[in-house]
Amino acid sequence: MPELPEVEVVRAGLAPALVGSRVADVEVLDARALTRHAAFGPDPAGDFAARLAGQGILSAVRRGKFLWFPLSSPAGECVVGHLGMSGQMLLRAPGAPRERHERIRILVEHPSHGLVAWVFADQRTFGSLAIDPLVATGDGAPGGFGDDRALVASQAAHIARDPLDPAFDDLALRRALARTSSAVKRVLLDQRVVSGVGNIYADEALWAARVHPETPARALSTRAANRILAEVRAVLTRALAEGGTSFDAQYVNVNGQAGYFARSLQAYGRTGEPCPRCGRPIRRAAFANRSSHFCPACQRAPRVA
DNA sequence: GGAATAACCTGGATGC
DNA sequence: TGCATCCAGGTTATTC
Repeated sequence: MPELPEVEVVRAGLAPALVGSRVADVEVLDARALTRHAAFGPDPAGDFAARLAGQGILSAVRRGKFLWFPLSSPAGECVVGHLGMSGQMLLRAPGAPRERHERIRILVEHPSHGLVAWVFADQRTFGSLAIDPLVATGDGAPGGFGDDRALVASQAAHIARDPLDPAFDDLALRRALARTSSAVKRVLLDQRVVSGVGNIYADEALWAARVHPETPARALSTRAANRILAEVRAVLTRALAEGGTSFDAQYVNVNGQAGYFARSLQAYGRTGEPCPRCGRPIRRAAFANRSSHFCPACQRAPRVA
């Protein structure tokens, strides 16, 4: 499932082909891939294509799991996208066969690479694209990774910066942890507090920090909170270096290739296998409509009050 | 207002 | 073999 490392791999892969290019054609094959654009009237597909036609693409930017591509229009708009659970952004040759779950195909012309097909494919249709206005960031820092301007897609403006962003506010995270009795994992998954972290890397960071996912956030010491943040950064950095985590065909880079970090996971998806640290079996537990994976020995459950 | 939960969705795995 | 059910989980709307 695409989290920060996977989305960054996609952004970095798209940038050379898209930045500096101009949109030559837009095909919307499934309007469900435009749910984020649905506010633009009764024909979101037609509106999306019309607004995008002829636009230049200025940069490829990411904050957390959101991607956006500022356009040359004087209106200050961008194409904003979220991959959801199974979205893919692929680069293909013009006229290449349709991908199995292809939803949108945007043909761009790049001054060096010529015509390139930018394909949005998505099995579960939780992902979406939209034309979106750019708005000023609240702190004056660059809106995301890939663009120095203090602008952010409006649909991504409500989420916090991600932990790899130089402008990430460590103190704000510690304060957020200190003011809620919610489980620490729930806070890590709250994109308004810290963006880019999903179920996989939350489990991995908490395992590395030896903190049980159900620990009430406000019960954490400052030292433990700092350790969790350090481990979040470490696991995201390692995963990024290995091209992200691929369990199946749901996550691939822009060329359709899988990442390697699944081999480096210590807890996530390893139910029943020995903990790499102590040898006790990794346990899986239901958590907020999904699962947590942890070592019951290394990560002690919080005491019930 | 904060916190928890349901809904959205497809396809692979599993059980009968 | 075929059908039903479960599961994966990011975001957002709804409910408490």
